[in-house]
Amino acid sequence: MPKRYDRTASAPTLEFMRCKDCDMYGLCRLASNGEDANVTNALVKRRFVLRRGEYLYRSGDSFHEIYAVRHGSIKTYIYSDDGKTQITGFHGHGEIVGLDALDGMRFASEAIVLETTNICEVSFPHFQELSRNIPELQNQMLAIMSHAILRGQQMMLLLGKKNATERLATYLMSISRKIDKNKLSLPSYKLTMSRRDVGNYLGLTQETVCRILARFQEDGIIKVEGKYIYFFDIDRLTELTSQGRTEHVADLFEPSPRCLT
Amino acid sequence: MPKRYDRTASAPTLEFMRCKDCDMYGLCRLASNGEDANVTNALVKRRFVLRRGEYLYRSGDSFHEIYAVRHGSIKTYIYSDDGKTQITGFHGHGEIVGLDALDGMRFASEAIVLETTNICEVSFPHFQELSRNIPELQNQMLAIMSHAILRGQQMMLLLGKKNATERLATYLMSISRKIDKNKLSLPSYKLTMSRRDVGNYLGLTQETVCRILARFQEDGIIKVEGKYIYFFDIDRLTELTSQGRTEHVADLFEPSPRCLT
DNA sequence: TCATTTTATTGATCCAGATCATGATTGTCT
DNA sequence: AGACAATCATGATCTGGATCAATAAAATGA
Repeated sequence: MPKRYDRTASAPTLEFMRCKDCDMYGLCRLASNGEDANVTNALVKRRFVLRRGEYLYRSGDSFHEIYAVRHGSIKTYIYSDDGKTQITGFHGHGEIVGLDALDGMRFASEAIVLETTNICEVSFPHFQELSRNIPELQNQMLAIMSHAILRGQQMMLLLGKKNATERLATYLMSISRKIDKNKLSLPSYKLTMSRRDVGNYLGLTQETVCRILARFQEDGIIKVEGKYIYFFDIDRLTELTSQGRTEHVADLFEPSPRCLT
Repeated sequence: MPKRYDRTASAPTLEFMRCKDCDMYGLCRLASNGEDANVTNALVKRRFVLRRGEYLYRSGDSFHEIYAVRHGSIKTYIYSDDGKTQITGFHGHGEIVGLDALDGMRFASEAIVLETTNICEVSFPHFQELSRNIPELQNQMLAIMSHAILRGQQMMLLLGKKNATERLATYLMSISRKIDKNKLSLPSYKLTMSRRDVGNYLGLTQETVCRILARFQEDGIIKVEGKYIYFFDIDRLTELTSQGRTEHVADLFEPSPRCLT
């Protein structure tokens, strides 16, 4: 049974507090004006906890806050007219969600929590107020939004041009990069989402996801143990993200060399 | 033979000057502070013309300006590691391009002109300067970028969950909506891009695009005459954008009714 | 603990759309 | 105008991944 979250929930006991890894760190630091952004925080006025299955926001909710995942994971998705669902992202430690609501001031997507998750909340009016005195804050925000646009473009490439193997490899590599970034000691990762959700995100079925994960394991690239993935051969995985076989070309008005200037 | 554009090119003879239809109009009006944004323009300091096959920007170019298409059309695209191309958008009258460069201050995509095209140029430093005195300018920009993120999400849905018919229908409907918005008298449209490019954009081959356009014509929904499309039955086209057949569900933790709050 | 539901896995079959192939148009250049 | 190249159209065939099916393994809950 789905529940709205209770914003008065008790304070989280945090295992991870590495604000420096967070995509919002730039904003937090600017807002706190050099003071320690880890403890006193001028930008983030509130943090709260959600449990598996609870919504962070729903489609149509009016927009007041931007969120960052402090610890845990969530998924975001949209609906088509006929009720089909497209997962638009999985978001873990340090990732920002809610940026799609700034146009129209209503959430177009939904965000649901995949495990017990700590959220940092930034009031948008408060952000605007701070921006007046700290112009650089605005630039940071534009950069963050631009980055989200780039992510969308990369997903278009994945969904439009890559085959099933390349899609899975690309997704696993993005996970691997997060592990590196967050300096988790073990090259392993717990998939908090189902195979079906991975498939939905990548434009595949759950069966195809299973089969390809099994094949990667056979080939000694990863080890799959239920929800856990162990990364064995990152180099081979990298190769698989794009095979350089089929050239899905567009009309470029130029058969010949690229740059003349 | 590809050429860089010559920014000293002669001034355009404009057929369309309806700034009010432009996505940048909100910015222009705010910047000009109530004065007629159509003639004197505080935000757009320069306009120029490009011809078919010329680049507006290329991947890796350093970012200084944002652009709006005043008249004409361009396409934007990115490359994968192995040289595959994904067209990320076709942009006509009133549409803004270049927003993906704000993260990293370099263009990640390329923009190439499909026909003789007038471009409005906004210097980003100039925009920043104006924003200091006009905070609302920043909100407008955030809304514009948020809208671009939404577009990306819709494309993920199209590429991840829609079949070929639905993709074409969706694309034709987006064209139809532009015609309405720009109040072009005839329900017709000139496709300035090739079938191959349409296919590339929609994750299909040129053959599939041809066949489905032919089928739409047989069914009396449109008429295809070379580069021109005539819209006959918008209602039927709308139905075809999503058929409501296959439910590509994600795991939602809830088989039952939606909202409890 | 065991019963029930959800999720994962693996095999067999099918089909939408890719690929291959061949002309017909259309556009461009001299 | 005529020649050449690019683009469009349409038929024949092939195939990657979907669909269907049937357990197995986990998670959930009483």
